[in-house]
Amino acid sequence: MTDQTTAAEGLPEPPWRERKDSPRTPLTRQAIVEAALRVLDRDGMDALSMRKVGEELGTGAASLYWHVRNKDELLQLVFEAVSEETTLPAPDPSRWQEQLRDLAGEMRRSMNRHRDVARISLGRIPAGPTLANYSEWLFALLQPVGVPDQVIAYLGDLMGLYIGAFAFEESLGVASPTGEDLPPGEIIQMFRDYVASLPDDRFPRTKGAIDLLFGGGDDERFDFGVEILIRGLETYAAGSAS
Amino acid sequence: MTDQTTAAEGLPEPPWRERKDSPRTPLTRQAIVEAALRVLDRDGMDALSMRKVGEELGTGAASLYWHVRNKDELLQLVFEAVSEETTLPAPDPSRWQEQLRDLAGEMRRSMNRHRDVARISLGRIPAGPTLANYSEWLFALLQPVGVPDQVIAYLGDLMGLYIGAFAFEESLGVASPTGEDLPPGEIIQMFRDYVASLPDDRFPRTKGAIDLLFGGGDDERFDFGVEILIRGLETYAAGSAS
DNA sequence: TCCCTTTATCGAACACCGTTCCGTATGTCG
DNA sequence: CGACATACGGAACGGTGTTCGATAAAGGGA
Repeated sequence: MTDQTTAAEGLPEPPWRERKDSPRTPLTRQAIVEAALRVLDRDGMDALSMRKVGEELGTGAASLYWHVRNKDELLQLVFEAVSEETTLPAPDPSRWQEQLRDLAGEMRRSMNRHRDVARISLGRIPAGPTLANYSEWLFALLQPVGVPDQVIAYLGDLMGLYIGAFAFEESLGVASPTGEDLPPGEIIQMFRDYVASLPDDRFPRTKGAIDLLFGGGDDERFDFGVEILIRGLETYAAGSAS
Repeated sequence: MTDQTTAAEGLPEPPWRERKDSPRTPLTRQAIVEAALRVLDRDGMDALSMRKVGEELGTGAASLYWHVRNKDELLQLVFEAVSEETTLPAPDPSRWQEQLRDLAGEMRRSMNRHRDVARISLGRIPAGPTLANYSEWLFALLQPVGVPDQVIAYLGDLMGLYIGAFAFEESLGVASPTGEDLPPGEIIQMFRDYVASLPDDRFPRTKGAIDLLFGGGDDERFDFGVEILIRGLETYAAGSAS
Protein backbone atom coordinates (compact mmCIF):
# COMPACT_ATOMS: atom_id res chain seq x y z
CA MET A 1 0.00 0.00 0.00
CA THR A 2 2.54 2.57 1.08
CA ASP A 3 5.38 0.76 -0.63
CA GLN A 4 8.44 2.75 -1.38
CA THR A 5 8.91 1.06 -4.74
CA THR A 6 7.04 2.39 -7.69
CA ALA A 7 5.99 0.67 -10.87
CA ALA A 8 7.88 3.29 -12.84
CA GLU A 9 11.23 2.21 -11.47
CA GLY A 10 10.43 -1.46 -11.16
CA LEU A 11 13.25 -2.14 -8.73
CA PRO A 12 13.40 -2.30 -4.95
CA GLU A 13 15.35 0.33 -3.09
CA PRO A 14 18.91 -0.81 -2.33
CA PRO A 15 19.27 -1.59 1.36
CA TRP A 16 21.82 1.12 2.10
CA ARG A 17 19.31 3.73 1.02
CA GLU A 18 16.86 2.80 3.70
CA ARG A 19 16.50 5.51 6.28
CA LYS A 20 16.70 4.36 9.83
CA ASP A 21 14.03 6.41 11.51
CA SER A 22 11.09 7.07 9.23
CA PRO A 23 10.71 6.25 5.55
CA ARG A 24 7.91 8.76 5.49
CA THR A 25 5.73 9.84 2.66
CA PRO A 26 6.56 13.46 1.92
CA LEU A 27 4.37 15.92 3.75
CA THR A 28 1.85 17.31 1.32
CA ARG A 29 -1.67 18.58 1.63
CA GLN A 30 -2.98 15.38 0.12
CA ALA A 31 -0.90 13.10 2.31
CA ILE A 32 -2.16 14.93 5.38
CA VAL A 33 -5.76 14.59 4.30
CA GLU A 34 -5.25 10.88 3.66
CA ALA A 35 -3.65 10.42 7.04
CA ALA A 36 -6.50 12.28 8.71
CA LEU A 37 -9.00 10.09 6.93
CA ARG A 38 -7.10 7.02 8.08
CA VAL A 39 -7.16 8.19 11.68
CA LEU A 40 -10.83 9.05 11.37
CA ASP A 41 -11.73 5.63 10.04
CA ARG A 42 -9.65 3.83 12.61
CA ASP A 43 -10.17 5.84 15.80
CA GLY A 44 -13.18 8.05 15.17
CA MET A 45 -13.78 11.77 15.33
CA ASP A 46 -13.13 12.22 19.04
CA ALA A 47 -9.62 10.86 18.63
CA LEU A 48 -8.85 12.95 15.57
CA SER A 49 -6.34 15.46 16.84
CA MET A 50 -3.61 17.31 15.04
CA ARG A 51 -1.06 15.47 17.13
CA LYS A 52 -2.48 12.13 16.07
CA VAL A 53 -2.48 13.04 12.40
CA GLY A 54 1.10 14.15 12.79
CA GLU A 55 1.99 10.91 14.50
CA GLU A 56 0.34 8.98 11.68
CA LEU A 57 2.79 10.68 9.35
CA GLY A 58 5.75 10.12 11.63
CA THR A 59 6.05 13.72 12.72
CA GLY A 60 4.59 16.24 15.13
CA ALA A 61 1.50 18.40 15.06
CA ALA A 62 3.28 21.64 14.34
CA SER A 63 4.48 20.42 10.97
CA LEU A 64 0.97 20.23 9.66
CA TYR A 65 0.42 23.93 10.06
CA TRP A 66 2.73 24.67 7.21
CA HIS A 67 0.34 22.99 4.79
CA VAL A 68 -2.97 23.65 6.45
CA ARG A 69 -4.29 26.82 8.04
CA ASN A 70 -5.91 25.11 11.01
CA LYS A 71 -7.85 22.04 12.03
CA ASP A 72 -11.06 23.37 10.55
CA GLU A 73 -9.54 23.62 7.12
CA LEU A 74 -8.21 20.09 7.44
CA LEU A 75 -11.69 18.85 8.29
CA GLN A 76 -13.10 20.71 5.31
CA LEU A 77 -10.56 19.03 3.06
CA VAL A 78 -11.43 15.63 4.48
CA PHE A 79 -15.10 16.33 3.90
CA GLU A 80 -14.49 17.36 0.32
CA ALA A 81 -12.38 14.27 -0.33
CA VAL A 82 -15.21 12.05 0.86
CA SER A 83 -17.79 14.04 -1.09
CA GLU A 84 -15.96 13.35 -4.29
CA GLU A 85 -16.30 9.61 -3.83
CA THR A 86 -19.93 9.69 -4.86
CA THR A 87 -20.57 9.46 -8.58
CA LEU A 88 -23.73 10.57 -10.33
CA PRO A 89 -25.50 8.51 -13.00
CA ALA A 90 -26.76 10.10 -16.19
CA PRO A 91 -29.95 11.93 -15.22
CA ASP A 92 -33.08 10.20 -16.49
CA PRO A 93 -36.17 12.33 -15.78
CA SER A 94 -38.53 9.44 -16.55
CA ARG A 95 -37.24 7.68 -13.44
CA TRP A 96 -36.56 10.73 -11.31
CA GLN A 97 -38.04 9.33 -8.13
CA GLU A 98 -35.91 6.24 -8.36
CA GLN A 99 -32.76 8.17 -9.14
CA LEU A 100 -33.34 10.54 -6.26
CA ARG A 101 -33.82 7.62 -3.90
CA ASP A 102 -30.62 6.05 -5.17
CA LEU A 103 -28.66 9.25 -4.77
CA ALA A 104 -29.86 9.66 -1.20
CA GLY A 105 -28.88 6.11 -0.36
CA GLU A 106 -25.55 6.56 -2.07
CA MET A 107 -24.76 9.72 -0.14
CA ARG A 108 -25.74 8.14 3.13
CA ARG A 109 -23.55 5.15 2.37
CA SER A 110 -20.55 7.31 1.56
CA MET A 111 -21.04 9.08 4.88
CA ASN A 112 -21.22 5.83 6.76
CA ARG A 113 -18.27 4.32 4.91
CA HIS A 114 -15.97 6.72 6.68
CA ARG A 115 -16.67 6.70 10.34
CA ASP A 116 -17.95 9.97 11.80
CA VAL A 117 -17.49 11.93 8.60
CA ALA A 118 -21.08 13.08 8.98
CA ARG A 119 -20.05 14.99 12.08
CA ILE A 120 -17.95 17.17 9.83
CA SER A 121 -20.56 17.71 7.16
CA LEU A 122 -23.11 19.84 9.00
CA GLY A 123 -22.70 23.53 8.32
CA ARG A 124 -20.23 22.72 5.57
CA ILE A 125 -20.57 22.91 1.84
CA PRO A 126 -18.42 20.79 -0.46
CA ALA A 127 -16.90 23.86 -1.95
CA GLY A 128 -15.26 22.39 -5.02
CA PRO A 129 -16.78 21.36 -8.34
CA THR A 130 -18.71 18.67 -6.47
CA LEU A 131 -21.37 21.13 -5.46
CA ALA A 132 -21.81 22.43 -8.96
CA ASN A 133 -22.05 18.92 -10.31
CA TYR A 134 -24.81 18.01 -7.89
CA SER A 135 -26.66 21.18 -8.63
CA GLU A 136 -26.45 20.72 -12.38
CA TRP A 137 -27.52 17.10 -12.06
CA LEU A 138 -30.57 18.01 -10.00
CA PHE A 139 -31.68 20.63 -12.49
CA ALA A 140 -31.22 18.24 -15.40
CA LEU A 141 -33.28 15.65 -13.58
CA LEU A 142 -36.13 17.78 -12.32
CA GLN A 143 -36.60 20.64 -14.77
CA PRO A 144 -38.03 18.29 -17.43
CA VAL A 145 -40.72 17.02 -15.06
CA GLY A 146 -41.89 20.53 -14.33
CA VAL A 147 -40.48 21.23 -10.90
CA PRO A 148 -39.97 25.00 -10.54
CA ASP A 149 -36.37 26.21 -10.45
CA GLN A 150 -36.74 27.75 -7.01
CA VAL A 151 -37.88 24.41 -5.61
CA ILE A 152 -34.93 22.61 -7.17
CA ALA A 153 -32.55 25.21 -5.79
CA TYR A 154 -33.86 24.76 -2.26
CA LEU A 155 -34.02 21.00 -2.68
CA GLY A 156 -30.25 20.69 -3.01
CA ASP A 157 -29.80 22.34 0.35
CA LEU A 158 -32.58 20.31 1.88
CA MET A 159 -31.27 16.94 0.77
CA GLY A 160 -27.77 17.74 1.95
CA LEU A 161 -29.15 18.85 5.27
CA TYR A 162 -31.36 15.83 5.76
CA ILE A 163 -28.77 13.25 4.79
CA GLY A 164 -26.03 14.97 6.73
CA ALA A 165 -28.17 15.27 9.82
CA PHE A 166 -29.40 11.72 9.61
CA ALA A 167 -25.93 10.29 9.19
CA PHE A 168 -24.77 12.58 11.98
CA GLU A 169 -27.28 11.12 14.38
CA GLU A 170 -26.49 7.66 13.16
CA SER A 171 -22.79 8.07 13.81
CA LEU A 172 -23.42 9.69 17.16
CA GLY A 173 -25.75 6.99 18.36
CA VAL A 174 -28.37 7.87 20.89
CA ALA A 175 -27.00 9.83 23.82
CA SER A 176 -28.09 8.55 27.17
CA PRO A 177 -30.05 11.19 29.09
CA THR A 178 -28.07 10.32 32.20
CA GLY A 179 -24.67 11.00 30.67
CA GLU A 180 -23.29 7.48 31.08
CA ASP A 181 -22.58 5.70 27.84
CA LEU A 182 -24.64 2.59 27.31
CA PRO A 183 -25.20 0.39 24.28
CA PRO A 184 -27.92 1.94 22.09
CA GLY A 185 -30.21 -1.01 22.68
CA GLU A 186 -30.33 -0.37 26.40
CA ILE A 187 -31.06 3.30 25.93
CA ILE A 188 -33.93 2.55 23.56
CA GLN A 189 -35.22 0.05 26.11
CA MET A 190 -35.01 2.73 28.79
CA PHE A 191 -37.18 5.09 26.76
CA ARG A 192 -39.57 2.32 25.90
CA ASP A 193 -39.99 1.31 29.52
CA TYR A 194 -40.54 4.93 30.44
CA VAL A 195 -43.29 5.36 27.86
CA ALA A 196 -44.84 2.07 28.98
CA SER A 197 -44.93 3.37 32.55
CA LEU A 198 -46.96 6.46 31.64
CA PRO A 199 -50.65 6.61 32.60
CA ASP A 200 -52.95 5.08 30.00
CA ASP A 201 -55.56 7.80 30.17
CA ARG A 202 -53.22 10.69 29.37
CA PHE A 203 -51.21 9.03 26.59
CA PRO A 204 -53.53 6.45 25.04
CA ARG A 205 -52.44 6.93 21.44
CA THR A 206 -48.73 7.03 22.16
CA LYS A 207 -48.90 3.91 24.28
CA GLY A 208 -50.96 2.16 21.64
CA ALA A 209 -48.33 2.87 19.00
CA ILE A 210 -45.36 2.05 21.18
CA ASP A 211 -44.13 -0.71 18.87
CA LEU A 212 -44.28 1.62 15.91
CA LEU A 213 -42.39 4.33 17.78
CA PHE A 214 -39.49 2.17 18.86
CA GLY A 215 -39.69 -0.60 16.30
CA GLY A 216 -38.19 0.67 13.07
CA GLY A 217 -34.50 0.41 12.28
CA ASP A 218 -32.32 3.16 10.89
CA ASP A 219 -32.88 2.08 7.31
CA GLU A 220 -36.65 2.32 7.57
CA ARG A 221 -36.48 5.71 9.24
CA PHE A 222 -34.12 7.03 6.61
CA ASP A 223 -36.20 5.72 3.74
CA PHE A 224 -39.29 7.29 5.25
CA GLY A 225 -37.68 10.71 5.23
CA VAL A 226 -36.65 10.30 1.60
CA GLU A 227 -40.12 9.09 0.74
CA ILE A 228 -41.80 12.13 2.30
CA LEU A 229 -39.40 14.33 0.40
CA ILE A 230 -40.17 12.69 -2.92
CA ARG A 231 -43.91 12.67 -2.34
CA GLY A 232 -43.78 16.34 -1.45
CA LEU A 233 -41.76 16.98 -4.56
CA GLU A 234 -44.29 15.18 -6.72
CA THR A 235 -46.88 17.77 -5.79
CA TYR A 236 -44.67 20.41 -7.36
CA ALA A 237 -44.11 18.48 -10.55
CA ALA A 238 -46.24 18.26 -13.69
CA GLY A 239 -49.70 19.81 -13.48
CA SER A 240 -49.99 20.98 -9.92
CA ALA A 241 -51.30 24.41 -9.10
CA SER A 242 -48.50 26.28 -7.31
CA MET B 1 -33.88 38.79 39.99
CA THR B 2 -31.65 36.71 42.22
CA ASP B 3 -32.66 38.67 45.28
CA GLN B 4 -31.94 37.10 48.59
CA THR B 5 -35.24 38.30 50.09
CA THR B 6 -38.34 36.28 49.48
CA ALA B 7 -41.96 37.35 49.42
CA ALA B 8 -42.72 34.88 52.16
CA GLU B 9 -40.53 36.69 54.66
CA GLY B 10 -41.18 40.15 53.39
CA LEU B 11 -38.16 41.65 55.11
CA PRO B 12 -34.62 42.38 53.95
CA GLU B 13 -31.77 40.45 55.44
CA PRO B 14 -30.14 42.28 58.34
CA PRO B 15 -26.77 43.65 57.29
CA TRP B 16 -24.71 41.60 59.70
CA ARG B 17 -25.98 38.44 58.05
CA GLU B 18 -24.43 39.33 54.74
CA ARG B 19 -21.61 37.01 53.81
CA LYS B 20 -18.45 38.74 52.72
CA ASP B 21 -17.22 36.62 49.88
CA SER B 22 -20.10 35.14 47.91
CA PRO B 23 -23.81 35.30 48.60
CA ARG B 24 -24.23 32.34 46.32
CA THR B 25 -27.34 30.51 45.38
CA PRO B 26 -27.05 27.04 46.84
CA LEU B 27 -25.55 24.54 44.46
CA THR B 28 -28.35 22.41 43.09
CA ARG B 29 -28.93 20.63 39.84
CA GLN B 30 -31.37 23.29 38.78
CA ALA B 31 -29.14 26.20 39.72
CA ILE B 32 -26.34 24.66 37.68
CA VAL B 33 -28.57 24.20 34.66
CA GLU B 34 -29.73 27.80 34.92
CA ALA B 35 -26.17 29.02 35.19
CA ALA B 36 -25.17 26.95 32.18
CA LEU B 37 -28.06 28.38 30.20
CA ARG B 38 -27.01 31.87 31.22
CA VAL B 39 -23.45 31.25 30.06
CA LEU B 40 -24.72 29.71 26.85
CA ASP B 41 -26.94 32.68 26.05
CA ARG B 42 -24.25 35.18 26.89
CA ASP B 43 -21.07 33.60 25.56
CA GLY B 44 -22.16 30.82 23.22
CA MET B 45 -21.47 27.13 23.04
CA ASP B 46 -17.73 27.33 22.44
CA ALA B 47 -17.25 29.24 25.67
CA LEU B 48 -19.44 26.89 27.70
CA SER B 49 -16.94 25.10 29.87
CA MET B 50 -17.38 23.51 33.25
CA ARG B 51 -14.99 26.07 34.68
CA LYS B 52 -17.08 28.92 33.34
CA VAL B 53 -20.31 27.50 34.72
CA GLY B 54 -18.59 27.09 38.06
CA GLU B 55 -17.36 30.66 37.90
CA GLU B 56 -20.90 31.82 37.12
CA LEU B 57 -21.93 30.25 40.43
CA GLY B 58 -18.98 31.66 42.33
CA THR B 59 -17.14 28.37 42.65
CA GLY B 60 -14.88 26.02 40.72
CA ALA B 61 -15.50 23.36 38.14
CA ALA B 62 -14.96 20.42 40.44
CA SER B 63 -17.93 21.34 42.58
CA LEU B 64 -20.33 20.70 39.73
CA TYR B 65 -19.38 17.06 39.50
CA TRP B 66 -21.16 16.26 42.72
CA HIS B 67 -24.50 17.15 41.15
CA VAL B 68 -23.89 16.19 37.57
CA ARG B 69 -22.19 13.10 36.17
CA ASN B 70 -20.32 14.91 33.43
CA LYS B 71 -20.60 17.70 30.91
CA ASP B 72 -22.74 15.62 28.62
CA GLU B 73 -25.40 15.16 31.25
CA LEU B 74 -25.36 18.87 31.96
CA LEU B 75 -25.93 19.58 28.28
CA GLN B 76 -28.79 17.08 28.22
CA LEU B 77 -30.39 18.87 31.16
CA VAL B 78 -30.00 22.22 29.45
CA PHE B 79 -31.59 20.81 26.32
CA GLU B 80 -34.52 19.41 28.26
CA ALA B 81 -35.04 22.69 30.06
CA VAL B 82 -35.28 24.52 26.75
CA SER B 83 -37.52 21.85 25.27
CA GLU B 84 -40.06 22.40 27.98
CA GLU B 85 -40.45 26.04 27.04
CA THR B 86 -42.56 25.18 24.01
CA THR B 87 -46.26 24.78 24.65
CA LEU B 88 -48.68 22.91 22.43
CA PRO B 89 -52.10 24.23 21.43
CA ALA B 90 -55.18 22.02 21.54
CA PRO B 91 -54.92 19.78 18.48
CA ASP B 92 -57.41 20.72 15.77
CA PRO B 93 -57.33 18.16 12.93
CA SER B 94 -59.34 20.42 10.64
CA ARG B 95 -56.37 22.79 10.54
CA TRP B 96 -53.59 20.24 10.84
CA GLN B 97 -51.36 21.74 8.19
CA GLU B 98 -51.49 25.13 9.84
CA GLN B 99 -50.87 23.73 13.30
CA LEU B 100 -47.92 21.70 12.08
CA ARG B 101 -46.43 24.77 10.44
CA ASP B 102 -46.90 26.72 13.64
CA LEU B 103 -45.30 24.02 15.75
CA ALA B 104 -42.28 23.87 13.47
CA GLY B 105 -41.87 27.62 13.65
CA GLU B 106 -42.34 27.58 17.39
CA MET B 107 -39.68 24.90 17.87
CA ARG B 108 -37.25 26.71 15.64
CA ARG B 109 -37.85 29.91 17.55
CA SER B 110 -37.24 28.25 20.90
CA MET B 111 -33.97 26.88 19.54
CA ASN B 112 -32.90 30.29 18.34
CA ARG B 113 -33.98 32.04 21.51
CA HIS B 114 -31.17 30.38 23.36
CA ARG B 115 -27.98 30.82 21.45
CA ASP B 116 -26.41 27.62 20.17
CA VAL B 117 -28.85 25.32 21.93
CA ALA B 118 -29.39 23.58 18.61
CA ARG B 119 -25.81 22.38 18.74
CA ILE B 120 -26.83 20.29 21.74
CA SER B 121 -30.04 18.92 20.29
CA LEU B 122 -28.73 16.62 17.57
CA GLY B 123 -28.57 13.01 18.64
CA ARG B 124 -30.46 13.86 21.79
CA ILE B 125 -34.01 13.11 22.78
CA PRO B 126 -35.88 15.26 25.30
CA ALA B 127 -36.19 12.35 27.63
CA GLY B 128 -38.81 13.68 30.00
CA PRO B 129 -42.57 13.96 29.61
CA THR B 130 -41.95 16.48 26.84
CA LEU B 131 -41.39 13.73 24.33
CA ALA B 132 -44.57 11.89 25.28
CA ASN B 133 -46.56 15.10 25.06
CA TYR B 134 -45.34 15.80 21.56
CA SER B 135 -46.05 12.27 20.50
CA GLU B 136 -49.56 12.25 21.91
CA TRP B 137 -50.26 15.61 20.35
CA LEU B 138 -49.13 14.44 16.92
CA PHE B 139 -51.31 11.35 17.07
CA ALA B 140 -54.32 13.37 18.20
CA LEU B 141 -53.77 15.77 15.32
CA LEU B 142 -53.10 13.32 12.51
CA GLN B 143 -54.99 10.13 13.28
CA PRO B 144 -58.35 11.80 12.55
CA VAL B 145 -57.22 12.84 9.08
CA GLY B 146 -56.27 9.30 8.20
CA VAL B 147 -52.49 9.34 8.42
CA PRO B 148 -51.29 5.82 9.28
CA ASP B 149 -49.85 5.32 12.75
CA GLN B 150 -46.48 4.22 11.42
CA VAL B 151 -46.15 7.43 9.45
CA ILE B 152 -47.02 9.53 12.50
CA ALA B 153 -44.49 7.63 14.58
CA TYR B 154 -41.69 8.30 12.09
CA LEU B 155 -42.85 11.86 11.60
CA GLY B 156 -42.02 12.82 15.18
CA ASP B 157 -38.44 11.76 14.66
CA LEU B 158 -38.27 13.42 11.29
CA MET B 159 -39.52 16.80 12.45
CA GLY B 160 -37.20 16.82 15.41
CA LEU B 161 -34.32 15.92 13.14
CA TYR B 162 -35.12 18.53 10.53
CA ILE B 163 -35.70 21.39 12.91
CA GLY B 164 -32.70 20.49 15.04
CA ALA B 165 -30.44 20.19 12.03
CA PHE B 166 -31.68 23.41 10.49
CA ALA B 167 -31.23 25.38 13.69
CA PHE B 168 -27.86 23.74 14.10
CA GLU B 169 -26.69 25.01 10.74
CA GLU B 170 -28.20 28.37 11.43
CA SER B 171 -26.36 28.77 14.71
CA LEU B 172 -23.13 27.51 13.19
CA GLY B 173 -23.23 29.83 10.25
CA VAL B 174 -21.51 28.82 7.04
CA ALA B 175 -17.99 27.56 7.55
CA SER B 176 -15.46 29.03 5.20
CA PRO B 177 -13.81 26.35 3.07
CA THR B 178 -10.45 27.96 3.69
CA GLY B 179 -10.64 27.75 7.47
CA GLU B 180 -10.49 31.48 8.16
CA ASP B 181 -13.58 32.94 9.70
CA LEU B 182 -15.30 35.49 7.57
CA PRO B 183 -18.70 37.14 7.80
CA PRO B 184 -21.33 34.84 6.25
CA GLY B 185 -22.06 37.34 3.54
CA GLU B 186 -18.52 37.20 2.22
CA ILE B 187 -18.52 33.41 2.19
CA ILE B 188 -21.78 33.30 0.25
CA GLN B 189 -20.28 35.82 -2.13
CA MET B 190 -17.22 33.60 -2.51
CA PHE B 191 -19.36 30.64 -3.51
CA ARG B 192 -21.43 32.78 -5.80
CA ASP B 193 -18.40 34.14 -7.55
CA TYR B 194 -17.04 30.65 -7.92
CA VAL B 195 -20.23 29.38 -9.53
CA ALA B 196 -20.30 32.43 -11.78
CA SER B 197 -16.76 31.62 -12.91
CA LEU B 198 -17.67 28.12 -14.09
CA PRO B 199 -17.90 27.41 -17.83
CA ASP B 200 -21.33 28.12 -19.28
CA ASP B 201 -21.50 25.01 -21.40
CA ARG B 202 -20.96 22.54 -18.56
CA PHE B 203 -23.22 24.16 -15.96
CA PRO B 204 -25.89 26.02 -17.92
CA ARG B 205 -28.80 25.29 -15.60
CA THR B 206 -26.93 25.98 -12.39
CA LYS B 207 -25.60 29.26 -13.70
CA GLY B 208 -29.04 30.24 -14.94
CA ALA B 209 -30.53 29.70 -11.50
CA ILE B 210 -27.73 31.35 -9.59
CA ASP B 211 -29.99 33.96 -8.03
CA LEU B 212 -32.35 31.27 -6.84
CA LEU B 213 -29.52 29.24 -5.37
CA PHE B 214 -28.01 32.01 -3.32
CA GLY B 215 -30.97 34.32 -2.99
CA GLY B 216 -33.26 32.93 -0.34
CA GLY B 217 -32.92 33.78 3.32
CA ASP B 218 -33.02 31.35 6.21
CA ASP B 219 -36.73 31.82 6.76
CA GLU B 220 -37.63 30.93 3.20
CA ARG B 221 -35.38 27.88 3.23
CA PHE B 222 -36.84 26.68 6.50
CA ASP B 223 -40.41 27.19 5.37
CA PHE B 224 -39.68 25.29 2.20
CA GLY B 225 -38.58 22.24 4.16
CA VAL B 226 -41.69 22.36 6.29
CA GLU B 227 -43.82 22.80 3.19
CA ILE B 228 -42.32 19.73 1.49
CA LEU B 229 -42.93 17.77 4.66
CA ILE B 230 -46.57 18.78 4.87
CA ARG B 231 -47.19 18.19 1.20
CA GLY B 232 -45.65 14.75 1.48
CA LEU B 233 -47.80 14.09 4.52
CA GLU B 234 -50.94 15.09 2.66
CA THR B 235 -50.39 12.21 0.26
CA TYR B 236 -50.66 9.84 3.19
CA ALA B 237 -53.85 11.39 4.55
CA ALA B 238 -57.46 10.78 3.59
CA GLY B 239 -58.04 8.64 0.50
CA SER B 240 -54.56 7.94 -0.81
CA ALA B 241 -53.58 4.42 -1.82
CA SER B 242 -50.68 3.39 0.40
C1' DT C 1 -22.13 15.06 74.44
C1' DC C 2 -19.32 12.15 71.51
C1' DC C 3 -18.52 9.76 67.34
C1' DC C 4 -19.22 8.22 62.88
C1' DT C 5 -21.17 8.31 58.49
C1' DT C 6 -23.06 10.80 54.71
C1' DT C 7 -23.32 14.90 51.97
C1' DA C 8 -21.12 18.65 49.92
C1' DT C 9 -17.31 21.64 48.43
C1' DC C 10 -13.04 22.83 46.21
C1' DG C 11 -7.73 23.40 45.23
C1' DA C 12 -4.52 20.89 42.78
C1' DA C 13 -3.22 17.92 39.44
C1' DC C 14 -3.48 14.86 35.06
C1' DA C 15 -3.68 14.11 30.40
C1' DC C 16 -5.08 15.95 26.74
C1' DC C 17 -6.26 19.70 23.11
C1' DG C 18 -5.34 23.56 19.06
C1' DT C 19 -2.11 26.74 18.08
C1' DT C 20 2.17 29.71 18.00
C1' DC C 21 7.04 30.67 18.49
C1' DC C 22 11.35 30.06 17.05
C1' DG C 23 15.35 27.54 15.84
C1' DT C 24 17.11 24.42 12.37
C1' DA C 25 17.76 21.99 8.44
C1' DT C 26 17.37 21.64 3.15
C1' DG C 27 17.32 22.90 -0.98
C1' DT C 28 17.65 26.60 -5.14
C1' DC C 29 19.10 30.63 -7.29
C1' DG C 30 22.43 34.46 -8.17
C1' DC D 1 29.99 30.74 -1.74
C1' DG D 2 26.35 33.37 0.39
C1' DA D 3 21.27 34.44 0.61
C1' DC D 4 16.85 33.28 0.64
C1' DA D 5 12.41 30.93 0.65
C1' DT D 6 10.60 26.46 1.84
C1' DA D 7 9.82 22.82 5.07
C1' DC D 8 9.95 20.89 9.40
C1' DG D 9 9.56 19.99 14.48
C1' DG D 10 10.58 20.63 19.76
C1' DA D 11 8.81 23.31 23.31
C1' DA D 12 5.67 26.10 25.29
C1' DC D 13 1.00 28.69 26.15
C1' DG D 14 -3.47 28.76 27.59
C1' DG D 15 -7.25 26.20 27.45
C1' DT D 16 -10.27 21.74 28.13
C1' DG D 17 -12.95 17.65 30.90
C1' DT D 18 -12.28 15.03 34.65
C1' DT D 19 -10.32 12.78 39.02
C1' DC D 20 -8.23 12.74 43.59
C1' DG D 21 -7.94 13.72 48.15
C1' DA D 22 -8.36 16.92 51.78
C1' DT D 23 -11.73 19.41 54.11
C1' DA D 24 -15.95 21.12 56.20
C1' DA D 25 -20.82 20.77 57.63
C1' DA D 26 -24.90 18.12 58.86
C1' DG D 27 -27.42 14.23 60.64
C1' DG D 28 -28.22 10.29 63.60
C1' DG D 29 -27.79 6.89 67.01
C1' DA D 30 -25.58 5.49 71.62
